[in-house]
Amino acid sequence: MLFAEHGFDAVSMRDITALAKVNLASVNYHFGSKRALLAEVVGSRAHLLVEERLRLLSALRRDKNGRPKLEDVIEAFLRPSLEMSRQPGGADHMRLRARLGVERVGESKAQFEQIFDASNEKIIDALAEALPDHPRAEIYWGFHCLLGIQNYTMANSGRIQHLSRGACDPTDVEATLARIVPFVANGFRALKRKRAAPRPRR
Amino acid sequence: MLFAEHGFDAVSMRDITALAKVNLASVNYHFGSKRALLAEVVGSRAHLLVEERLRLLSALRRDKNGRPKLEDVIEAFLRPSLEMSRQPGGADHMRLRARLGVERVGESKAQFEQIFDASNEKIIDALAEALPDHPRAEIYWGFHCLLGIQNYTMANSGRIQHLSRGACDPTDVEATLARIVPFVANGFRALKRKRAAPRPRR
DNA sequence: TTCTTGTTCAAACGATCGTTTGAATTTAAA
DNA sequence: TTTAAATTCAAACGATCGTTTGAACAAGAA
Repeated sequence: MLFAEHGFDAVSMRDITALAKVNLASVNYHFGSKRALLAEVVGSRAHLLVEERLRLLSALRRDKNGRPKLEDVIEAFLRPSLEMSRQPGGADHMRLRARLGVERVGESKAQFEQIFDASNEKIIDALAEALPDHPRAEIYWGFHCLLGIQNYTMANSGRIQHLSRGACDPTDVEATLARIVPFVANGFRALKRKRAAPRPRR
Repeated sequence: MLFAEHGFDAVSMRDITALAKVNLASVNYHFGSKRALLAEVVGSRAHLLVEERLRLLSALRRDKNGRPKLEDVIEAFLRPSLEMSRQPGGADHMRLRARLGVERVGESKAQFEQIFDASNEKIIDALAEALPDHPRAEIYWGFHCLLGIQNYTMANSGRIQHLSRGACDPTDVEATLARIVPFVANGFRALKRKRAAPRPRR
């Protein structure tokens, strides 16, 4: 998909219509504008992804104290994102989301990001349950790191493939999950109870 | 800086010249093209950043086995990136890099990424020294995670500020380093010796 | 001082852009 | 079957784009 490859602004309606063999005016008739086309393209898949996340979340196993396992929470968050690459057009959707992910939240993006707000909060809640000794603020930091890893993985820029000469391939869903999940889980554990942590402020 | 805010293609030369109060034709005269202007803007700072990284790397303390401390290596990588926000225009540069970071490696980007190739390899070498029991392939995975976190942090999209209602601020350099460095270090340790790790392939 | 080189500038070029227009065609409803 | 609504289409609109042009000005060299 062209938006994913080149970014919204670099791709013209004529590029799109030529590739899709549809008429320029028809696209405008049906979607109203280029911007609305993007919202449709992105929004429909995002809703599906959120549903799958919430499904995995509600199916989490709990220990006798009612706590989910940290690794399971992280996987519930990541797996729907990564597995999207297995659907038709899914890899492109992921890359488009990665582009949007590094943009500043603004009017054009607010609608899109809101799709994830509620489910993100639920993931953070589950993380907090799995890490009862961690203050909420630390959970947010860990989540920031998790978002960064997810976003970069979805972008699939080719960077780490290049650096590792192919030894490391983020498009391999299972291999990627097998690395990121423990990485992030252990990362979260490093954040625990840092009440005495120095916080110099400039 | 407009490129950072809106992306290369969404920003016109007229936007730039209006903001900078320079003449449109003069910019073309001096830089040759819009694309070359971008390369100049990005490249000069990137070289400075690489130099600082290499300086920190060569100054790493070593234990009696000659090994650097993992946390120190990670900080040597991250600090120059994050501290750039303290320089004039630095925050914009970071955000522009984050945009470029999620783009596919291609002609327009190859020149830029090569600036980091050699220093990235040196960081990975230092990581491998700090983690002598880890196979190189696992180090690359960890580095992928580190790149993702760096890129997202530089993007400063406002996402985690929004989710955490301000409790988590990636523009606070010291607070961010104090979280990311231990997070990543512990994440790397979770990857150790996974020779028996299942690697199902689709 | 004159000549050469470098720089700035307003205007223009040729191209592309998202969107609109109105006719023609297709589909749905009565 | 006729009418109404929906859809498609080629052409065009008004705007913007990166780049170029050539004159004017400034700076450097002889």
